[in-house]
Amino acid sequence: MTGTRPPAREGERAAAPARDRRTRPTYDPSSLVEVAARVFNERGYDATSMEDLSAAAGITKSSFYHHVRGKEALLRAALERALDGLFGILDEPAASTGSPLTRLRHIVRRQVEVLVAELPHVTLLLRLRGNTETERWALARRREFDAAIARLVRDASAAGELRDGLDPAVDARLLSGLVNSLVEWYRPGRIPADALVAEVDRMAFEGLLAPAPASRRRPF
Amino acid sequence: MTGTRPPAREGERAAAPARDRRTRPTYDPSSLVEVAARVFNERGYDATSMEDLSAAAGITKSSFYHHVRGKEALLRAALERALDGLFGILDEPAASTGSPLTRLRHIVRRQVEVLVAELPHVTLLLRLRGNTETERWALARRREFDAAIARLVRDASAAGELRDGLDPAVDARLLSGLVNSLVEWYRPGRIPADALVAEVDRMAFEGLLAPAPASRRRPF
DNA sequence: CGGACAGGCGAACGATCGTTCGGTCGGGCG
DNA sequence: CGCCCGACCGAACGATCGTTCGCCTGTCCG
Repeated sequence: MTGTRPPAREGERAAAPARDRRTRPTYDPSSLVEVAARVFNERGYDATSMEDLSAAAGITKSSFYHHVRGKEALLRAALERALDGLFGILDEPAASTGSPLTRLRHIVRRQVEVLVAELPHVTLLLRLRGNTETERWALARRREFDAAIARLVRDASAAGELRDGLDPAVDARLLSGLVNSLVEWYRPGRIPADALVAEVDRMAFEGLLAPAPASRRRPF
Repeated sequence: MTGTRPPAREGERAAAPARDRRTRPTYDPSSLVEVAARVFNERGYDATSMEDLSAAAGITKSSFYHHVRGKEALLRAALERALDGLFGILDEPAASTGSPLTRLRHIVRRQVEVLVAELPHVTLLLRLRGNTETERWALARRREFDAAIARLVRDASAAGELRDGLDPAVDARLLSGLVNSLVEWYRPGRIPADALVAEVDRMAFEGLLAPAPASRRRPF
């Protein structure tokens, strides 16, 4: 990284737990994973140095290694959290009961909720390039999840529950792409999660268009 | 990059123009930008070394510098190509004539076509993190483009051409996200571009659902 | 009171990064 | 023919990377 760093938002270092002499900060591993995931997303994994991470945690680089195995271990922990959240959806009863469309719609809505709840970790998962063994492992698991959704789209299409499409496989990709694109702009607090779920569901299954293109909604 | 490199697809180096002593390879700048964009997308910009790039071009690292100013200059050239393609859409006559919905729909369809035509360059644009001045410049231009689309969605919504939605701004984000997600999976040759355009348009504006939720499409 | 120990630090390690430099080679032109 | 110049290369530069090491300090427990 020869490039100039971004403005380095104010108080980034102070974001760590209050460094009071009295109370041991006692960095628990999961909170460091959270910090790491946030910085990874800001700069990108490869462009993030251990110096960046330790500074965000409020300690020096060498101190940071007392709590953490290494850079890749942090990445793996964050990715596991994201994948556990996503695969947890498939284990819910509503994911395997009812018509394919009912199940698909439930999974999509829950996927949005998990994305919002685990935003930094899922964001990390969706930006992997597969440069290390850890990344390739996570990408493989993610492909499994996408395949489950693609299977459901195919079944719903075969059951006539979806609009006649050119290719259910393409529809599945578009559906996953639509949901996953949330991580590029959604930030917690701006929009309630349930409103976001409703909006995504509506766009995916009903589209943006007003119902009656020629005549008005309530004719006469 | 401590991580092990991905399998390094066969014949990556041989992808360069035939290194015949007789005919000077005469690397023109634009073809090197193309090669660089491809490798940047495979490994990620920060994880890509100049060694990677020069090897993909079929020459050594030091030779590579005879044709190229540096790593960031390659990035900028690729991003300019992507941005020129996208902003070119807004200059087309059909982008500013007709109802907001008509214009929006034309732009979306053209955006898919540009994405397909300039896939590596647009992919690069959509993955920027803003670590260097060049990246921040490109991100700012990209935000301009997205804002133009958001404006059109708002106008179409105000004109009653879109389904009553909760928030046109959210719809605009979802629409852009749906279109941009193409770069994550689409590869040329698998699906004709016009079929892809039709599928994206249909999903965005009409949704996945079969027209009549309760009764069948052709009753009786 | 003292020893153990976890938390934190500065300095340094080998590796790799982007970039530069000096030099070789060979075909085209005067 | 002889010169020139663009293409190309090996070697090395300083910087930064992830990681390790030795040491200091304060706290808690016996």
